Amino acid sequence: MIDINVLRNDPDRVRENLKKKFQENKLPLVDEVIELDERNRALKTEADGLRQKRNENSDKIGLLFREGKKEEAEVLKQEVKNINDKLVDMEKEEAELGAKIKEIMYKIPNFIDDSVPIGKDDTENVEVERFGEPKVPNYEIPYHADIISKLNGLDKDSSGRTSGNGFYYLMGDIARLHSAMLAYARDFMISKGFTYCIPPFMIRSDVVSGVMSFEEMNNMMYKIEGEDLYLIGTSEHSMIGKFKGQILKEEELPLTLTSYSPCFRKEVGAHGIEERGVYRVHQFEKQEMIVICKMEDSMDWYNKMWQFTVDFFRSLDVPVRTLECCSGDLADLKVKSCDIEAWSPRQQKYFEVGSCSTLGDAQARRLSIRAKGEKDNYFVATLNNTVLASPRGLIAVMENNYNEDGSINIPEVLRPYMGGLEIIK
RNA sequence: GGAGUAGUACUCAAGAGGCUGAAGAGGCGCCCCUGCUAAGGGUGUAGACCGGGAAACCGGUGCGAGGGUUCAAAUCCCUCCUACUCCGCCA
Repeated sequence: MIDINVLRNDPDRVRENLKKKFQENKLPLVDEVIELDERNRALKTEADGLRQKRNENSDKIGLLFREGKKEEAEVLKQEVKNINDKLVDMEKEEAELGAKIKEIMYKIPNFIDDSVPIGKDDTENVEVERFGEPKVPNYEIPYHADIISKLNGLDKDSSGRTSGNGFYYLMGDIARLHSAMLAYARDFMISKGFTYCIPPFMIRSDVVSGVMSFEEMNNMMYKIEGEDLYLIGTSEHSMIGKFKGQILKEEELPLTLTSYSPCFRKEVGAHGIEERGVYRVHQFEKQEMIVICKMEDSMDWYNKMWQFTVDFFRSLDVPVRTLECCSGDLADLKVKSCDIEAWSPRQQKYFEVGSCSTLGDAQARRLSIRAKGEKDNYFVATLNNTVLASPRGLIAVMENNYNEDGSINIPEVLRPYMGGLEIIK
């Protein structure tokens, strides 16, 4: 959500941004919301005048009663009643206008950073940089589910019976490796100065609608029957929701948090659930990082954050690259975003394992997250990034550490979390 | 899950239909004092959001959230949320 003052003073900037994002269909919304806003303000001025009159008269009535001038008071009472009758319709219209304006403001995308490459959709995302040499061994690497199954690490028959498609039982050393990676990811971020946090895994609907769009909510979130609760799709939801409606102390900024949670996603929509394997599933686990800082510091933090994830995967010997999200593929709330992709020696291409975004102050505006400034309170910047999402990260580690005989070398940094085990076979 | 109590500004807290946008205190600013222990005294100031205004300032909303009663609600009524105490149940 952008500042409505920009629409009032510089609507061309909004139009230009819409064009950059290939959302010409939303151009009429600009004039529409400007007009609604003008009407709303005029109406507010008029209604405020009436409310002032009502307040004044009510005060007078009180005084008159104390003086025992009942008849005069009755006259005024009638007058206030008339004002209230008028206000009923006006207040109804005020509420309607306010709701309409809000609805449109939610649809108008955040301003993208000047550095964001212009492009229509994900086919025009831009590779920024590669880290590590993408190696292809001279032997074939099997599909990840086959690797895990051979090592007795996966039981999808059972999960199919208990929970249906899109779930899994991870077993034995593979399950342990998965947990080891998450524990290592946690400690990795703690060593970078982030505060570890285990958040609620369910959140209320008002928090959900604060952190995502209505469509996202329908396509992603599982609702608990008979309760106003949703399973989180990522801990970002509870971590940003944590600060909803809060005024933070300036000296506390930046807030740097790393959170663990299981993540639940319906995955309704374009891709759906993969039949085999554990790449796209209804349930996974994730170590996340979020930063809340001043707007002027947000780009620095953005650049630090994706670098953390790159360093994390490099410490596991996984080659990665950063892929910058082009203007048309960038979600409406985001200022700038890149995916961290891991190398798949099997597919001989990179695949997404994480995503780093700065939302500027858009999310903070939506959720009313402010900091107490010298003069005025101001909206803060919010950023989020994946440290590790697994089993997806597990796939990357397995493929890149796969031996011809079907065994997997455990990266050195994970061995302390595996009881010293060096190889899974 | 049952029963009771409570929720007021950054924090603590008074208020129990009109004179309360809210006393008082902490805090914060300034000044003074200082051989009694991270102390004392004086004085000033603020407070969230929206609209108008160059500004001073003016107006509206706002006392956990949402409704209702009333000319008028922090104050009365209803629903919900949260915290605490007791009971029950249970990792």
